[in-house]
Amino acid sequence: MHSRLSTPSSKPSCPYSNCGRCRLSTVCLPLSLSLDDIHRLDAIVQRRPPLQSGTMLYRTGDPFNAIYAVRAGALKTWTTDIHGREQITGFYLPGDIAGLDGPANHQHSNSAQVLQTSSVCKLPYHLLEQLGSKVPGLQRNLLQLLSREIVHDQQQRRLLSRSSAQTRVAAFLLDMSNRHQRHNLSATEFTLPMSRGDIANFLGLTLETVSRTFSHLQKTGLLSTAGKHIHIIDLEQLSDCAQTD
Amino acid sequence: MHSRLSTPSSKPSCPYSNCGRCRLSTVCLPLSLSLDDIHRLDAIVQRRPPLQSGTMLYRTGDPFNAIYAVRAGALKTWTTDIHGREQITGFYLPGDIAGLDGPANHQHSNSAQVLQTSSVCKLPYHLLEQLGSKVPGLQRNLLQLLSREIVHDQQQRRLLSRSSAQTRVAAFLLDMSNRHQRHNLSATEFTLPMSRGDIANFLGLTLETVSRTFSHLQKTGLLSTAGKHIHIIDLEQLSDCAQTD
DNA sequence: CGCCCAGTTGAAGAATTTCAAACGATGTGG
DNA sequence: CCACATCGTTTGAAATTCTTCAACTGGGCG
Repeated sequence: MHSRLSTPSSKPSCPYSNCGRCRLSTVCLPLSLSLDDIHRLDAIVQRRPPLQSGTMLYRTGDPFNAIYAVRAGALKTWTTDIHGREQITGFYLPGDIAGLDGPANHQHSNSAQVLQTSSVCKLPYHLLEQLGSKVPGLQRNLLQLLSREIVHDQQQRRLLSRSSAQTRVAAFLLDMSNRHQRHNLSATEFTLPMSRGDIANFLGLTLETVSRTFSHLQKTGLLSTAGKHIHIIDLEQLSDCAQTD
Repeated sequence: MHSRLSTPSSKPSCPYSNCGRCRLSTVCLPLSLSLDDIHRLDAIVQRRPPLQSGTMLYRTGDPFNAIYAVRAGALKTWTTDIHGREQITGFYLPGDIAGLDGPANHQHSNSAQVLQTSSVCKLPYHLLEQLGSKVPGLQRNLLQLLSREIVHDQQQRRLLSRSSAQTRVAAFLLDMSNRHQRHNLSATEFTLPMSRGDIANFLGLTLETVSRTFSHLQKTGLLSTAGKHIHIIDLEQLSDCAQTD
């Protein structure tokens, strides 16, 4: 819609800041690299004009070329089964890196779509691999990144496996809260980038159940919602909810 | 209990065959490495006498030192929540590699236990990382390995998220079948290394529901079971089950 | 103004869990 | 050798939770 964010074809190397100056560098790939190494990483990062909601970053089956770091905005990723049903596998907020399913088979098993106007850094994977051989710290960060995704997926699996609708929704909201807090944003007040349907799909529930659960959490005074805007009133009790059952 | 884990100070390099001769080399880390590189990998692999059922490989919170490749037998891994409830995160058969949750935080988030008498190769992670810098193919395989774990976890999540008990059990059995077939073993007749309770926990169901589902699959003639021994009578129909709903 | 979409709410239905009992194989002690 | 306890598993019936189907609401936009 608005193209006010698109930059003219000026200096190509550094139109949207760089890794060294990015305030996400403490949670993203540059983590604990030397300034010198960050510059080398910087050189292979492709920064782009902001993408608008709905833009596809990649689709299931696409050849795998790059992973994507979110600078601002939000993405969702999903897989599609043989009947065409979609299963959302993750939401990616600033500092997160999407596309780590790619190296498995040299192609994406997920599709990735922009949920809100977003800035995304594209990291060509073969260059990352090459650089990783020369910069041990980067190699380590890459492996750590993948491993964290594994651990996160396992936590998610626990959630889907043995907990009630209320527990799932509470845990989901807490996860969102934590990820906002990570960027020095309010832990108790934020706007969800995804629809109720997306949340339901992600949590393995129906849209209606999610809606009812939101309502119930409001009635009991833990929460206050206005559409996608969330205000967590009692963070501690919500935290209890997320662990009960 | 048993301190059989300590290796005798005999020839340390090659007591139980080696990667080059291991028939799992086509699915394990050596995949598509040169003979020379396989030897270098070989040099850091610690092979051990078979471990008996119940042996713990590592526990949640243990410092992360190594990943473990299964040569023979089976492992299970699980996480424990703050209430002490366990959630099984995976079963590892020959050719699988456990412990990839470790790099995330330099400690294991899972515990790993031997389900049947098993042979396991211990791969010290810091040596793997070092070798990875020198052997690009190994680095690539490592990253691919982690990525595959991510994709597999995502498939698992789909299963837990939006499918009936019957679908979950059918998909579980098919997964087991495929993994047996991978090693040129029978796809239709095998012995499960884990209990019904373990299956239930893994699939996010109760023990009773799993048992009932097994019974139902038998009544409808897709399956024949005797305790842990499974005979898949109609693989195709079972495959349909795993995708229906 | 009225349509459309995302979200909410209600009531009936279906599936799984829970509680309970019983089974069969295995192992132990009298 | 048999009685008995134990463990993993199976089966039954009631209770609970979530889904399904359906109607309704309210804001945004042509």
